[in-house]
Amino acid sequence: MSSRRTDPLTLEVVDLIGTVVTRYHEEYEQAAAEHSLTGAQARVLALLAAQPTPMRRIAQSLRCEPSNVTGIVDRLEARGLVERRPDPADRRVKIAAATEEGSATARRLRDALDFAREPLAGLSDEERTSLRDLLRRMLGVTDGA
Amino acid sequence: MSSRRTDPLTLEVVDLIGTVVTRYHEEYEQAAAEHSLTGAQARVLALLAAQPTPMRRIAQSLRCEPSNVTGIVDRLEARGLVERRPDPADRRVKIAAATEEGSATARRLRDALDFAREPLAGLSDEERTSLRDLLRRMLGVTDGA
DNA sequence: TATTGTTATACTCTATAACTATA
DNA sequence: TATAGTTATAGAGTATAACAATA
Repeated sequence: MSSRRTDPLTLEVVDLIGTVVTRYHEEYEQAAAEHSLTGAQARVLALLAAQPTPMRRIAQSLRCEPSNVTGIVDRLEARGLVERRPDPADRRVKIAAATEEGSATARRLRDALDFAREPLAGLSDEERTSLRDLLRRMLGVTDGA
Repeated sequence: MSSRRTDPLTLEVVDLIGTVVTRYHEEYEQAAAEHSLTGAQARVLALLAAQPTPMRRIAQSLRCEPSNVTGIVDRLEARGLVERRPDPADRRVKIAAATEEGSATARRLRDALDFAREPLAGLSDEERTSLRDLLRRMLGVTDGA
């Protein structure tokens, strides 16, 4: 209920953040599409390239129902980018992992995204530090380490 | 190819922006769901509450094919949140507009979002000004006016 | 009994192509 | 002929519920 919510400065910052969000998403989807991947497929592939993951945990990471992951991994597996492995410790569990080709695709995807995020290069080190600190505070990040 | 792309500071800022994007989207979808709206429906409703809009221009705003807008507006219309009006100047055109109930829903939705974006309130005026200027530069906004 | 992954089902969003009514 | 909106179709993501295998 703070009156601050409607002051022009806050509104402009909110608007700018909205622009960042929109642009980020468009560039992500576009980069994925260039590899014939949907956004969801690209997210799962990136996750698996970082670390083989049980189906259940993929769903948690995506914040969706486990039943959806079956189809997404099916489609990645059909293209040879991902494979399902048994978990020796629990035979109910299937661990999805990126193949070598999948890892390579994930790497190219990440490079494309880094390039897409390049606008940061227009800021000096000091400005990037300021931006980092402001975003941290905005997000309530305590700097952990 | 700038070496800057991979320096730790830039990587952290990119990561923080990713967190902002994720959180923003989750909160938007959640706020929409609380009004039994999908994200796409909420975006269209917000657009129409601001201004009645021809179907074609809705598609441009959403960056999707015009054929998709038909269904989204159909569903909003079925719930009495939106109506189609003829354009007196061109009988091919249909102008979608929020009903009174639709406008009220859009207002509640926006209030919920403003609340969700409240983390900005933790920053002082000066900090918000810094954030605004940094985001503007990052986005290449020239401040127009 | 509880959990993991899957299947079956239904809904929404998405793009493409073909259609209609206007212009 | 070109344009606005729609319809038809198909693919993908999503949630829910029910199921088999395993714990």
